[in-house]
Amino acid sequence: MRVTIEDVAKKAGVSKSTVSRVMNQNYHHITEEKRQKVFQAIRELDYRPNALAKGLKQMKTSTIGVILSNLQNPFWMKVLEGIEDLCQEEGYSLMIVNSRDNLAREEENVKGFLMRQLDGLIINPSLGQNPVFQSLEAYHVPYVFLNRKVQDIQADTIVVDNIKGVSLAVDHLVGLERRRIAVFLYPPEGISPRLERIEGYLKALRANRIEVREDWIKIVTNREDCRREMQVLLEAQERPNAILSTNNMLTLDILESLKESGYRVPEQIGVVGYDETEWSKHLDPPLTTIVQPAYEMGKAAVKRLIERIRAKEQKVQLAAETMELEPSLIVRRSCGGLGD
Amino acid sequence: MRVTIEDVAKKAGVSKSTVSRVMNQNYHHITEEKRQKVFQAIRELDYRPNALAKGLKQMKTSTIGVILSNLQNPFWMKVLEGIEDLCQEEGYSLMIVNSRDNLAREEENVKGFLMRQLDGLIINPSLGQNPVFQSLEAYHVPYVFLNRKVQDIQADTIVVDNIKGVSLAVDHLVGLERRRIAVFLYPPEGISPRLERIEGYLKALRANRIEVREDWIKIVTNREDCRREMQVLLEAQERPNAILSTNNMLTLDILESLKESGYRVPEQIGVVGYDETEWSKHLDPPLTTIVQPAYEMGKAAVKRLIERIRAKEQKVQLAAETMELEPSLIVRRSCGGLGD
DNA sequence: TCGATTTCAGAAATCGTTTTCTAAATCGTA
DNA sequence: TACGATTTAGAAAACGATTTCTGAAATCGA
Repeated sequence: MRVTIEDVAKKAGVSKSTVSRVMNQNYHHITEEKRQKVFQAIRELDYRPNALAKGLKQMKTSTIGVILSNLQNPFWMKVLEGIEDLCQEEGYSLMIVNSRDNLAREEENVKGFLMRQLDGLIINPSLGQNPVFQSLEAYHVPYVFLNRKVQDIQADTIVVDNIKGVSLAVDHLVGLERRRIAVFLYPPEGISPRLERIEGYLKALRANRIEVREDWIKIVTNREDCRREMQVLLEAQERPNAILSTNNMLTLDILESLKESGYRVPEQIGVVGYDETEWSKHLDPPLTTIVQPAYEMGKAAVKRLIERIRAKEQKVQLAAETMELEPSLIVRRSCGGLGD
Repeated sequence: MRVTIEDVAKKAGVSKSTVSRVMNQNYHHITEEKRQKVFQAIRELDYRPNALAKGLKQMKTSTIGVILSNLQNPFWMKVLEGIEDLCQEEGYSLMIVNSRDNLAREEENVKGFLMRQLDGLIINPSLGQNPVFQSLEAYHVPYVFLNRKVQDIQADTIVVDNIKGVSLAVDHLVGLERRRIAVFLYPPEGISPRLERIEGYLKALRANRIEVREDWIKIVTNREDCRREMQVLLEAQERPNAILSTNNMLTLDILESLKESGYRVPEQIGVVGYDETEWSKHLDPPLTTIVQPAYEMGKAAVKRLIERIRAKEQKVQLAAETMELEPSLIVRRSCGGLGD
């Protein structure tokens, strides 16, 4: 039934040690004859070493854990692809879990990974902090934060320049003579990209000498909310001529709300989205959007994590680093102005 | 640094056995006094048992492996959510991997899971067969196939009734006097849902006494292909007045191709999609679509897998079963006819 | 009070690997 | 021929938990 190294050893007429050495290409002092016998036995029995036993002995599982805060969002699927590709290349397996922006679940996930002796963790934190992250330090397990910064913890963090992202969008709108820009966002709640995007909005307005209107900063939590706020916005005497969305899911709600109110995009109001998705170009009208290098983020996280794993193996200290990637803008028709 | 059961035992002044018994709430014959001491030590040392050691000894990892063929597709994210929810409830952890419709990767994934001694596997097979699936039987590891049927292997399989799905769509179109229905699909390549959807199309046409036109069955592999085939279709003398898509990604390409050709949906041509997504309702026009119970599929797979794991533990035989879930139709505006 | 039973808890074996230790066999050289 | 050095490969000790075995102490019944 379950084949162990002992079965192979018996079949090949050698000791367990010899089989192990052959398995791990530790051919140091092993005669060709025995080696062949072992190979033969392995093949005949379809032997696969038990990863638990191996990991237990070697104190190394060759597995990286990934905690994502929202698997539903296609943005993360692209990040994941980057993570997968580099891990595969480097011989690491992946264990992926979904915290769904829930602190308790996130804590469970971290603890589960610690117990499993994973070699390293990539975490997209659900909030700006979580007490369980302290354990990571205590356990000396290498880890990298992704996309969101965590307060009070000195750790490697891969992020995208959100200030820059938003300012690309604002500058684009201003260039099209759309200076009356409202912004929609989810409640910041200490989540760094949200905070930075609103900060970027304020900065970019200032840079363009546009006066900030508090009532054009709309914090919404769900579709209903979005719809309501949109009505308030559109029924005022002074209306914006552009809306900046700060999240790809939110963008869909914004477009729907506008459609319901009978507003035409981009003729009456322009819209800029955040994140490029499969469907961005299929929306009506095709969406101008700020794109974050998702795939590269995934790769960068793995790259840094592996550096850290190596450093730990070789007992060298590594200073915590924040790596900032560059966003860009894809111009389509949702802000008008372009001939396209 | 790394805290083991021995450290806890020492600190509490008891034996490893006692600590283990307390950890596993095996209070059978343990005095309150020692129990408290152990608890105290565990708390002070922030002890977490090593899952590898535990798994090795117990021959059980409390982990289920999931092999998905395409993580990019949002359909699978919903399936995954169902899987996650039930696993969480039942105390299983998840290990998720992405085979990307690649046989070699799929084989690697299966082998990796076997080595890790996972308690059970949920597999969305990339093709109709893969030799590595034989190993599953040999290793006596419980597993369930999801969404796609596998030939030559008697195994539990969770699917959706594709014949029914397509016929819902065809009947809907016929009800709106759209009897000239073309269908687009990816190359079947022995993948059961694709085969069944085309079969369902033929059946539904027959049931409605519509003659099948071979040149209205379009097999495409990518966006370019789709565009090309669409042109051929629209430049013919006899044109369809409805298009049935058999995949959610394909639907986007179809809509784009139609838009490019200047065709208006639904006035000139109706479109039915497959799978409900975040964006279906935001497309232009909002999409009428066949919806598969994704979340329920995930739950059903876990439910059956756990039955099988239990059966193995209790050494009872279980006959392979195919469970078929029911699709339904969401009617929006992409086929016209509705007042909405 | 004595032997039998029950209650408690530690010692030791086990899971399947890797790795260190040890020893036999072979070889080269004096 | 003898002896140390080098190959070669098995025996045994980890890794960190669980679980079986074992034995001492406490309790019970007569």
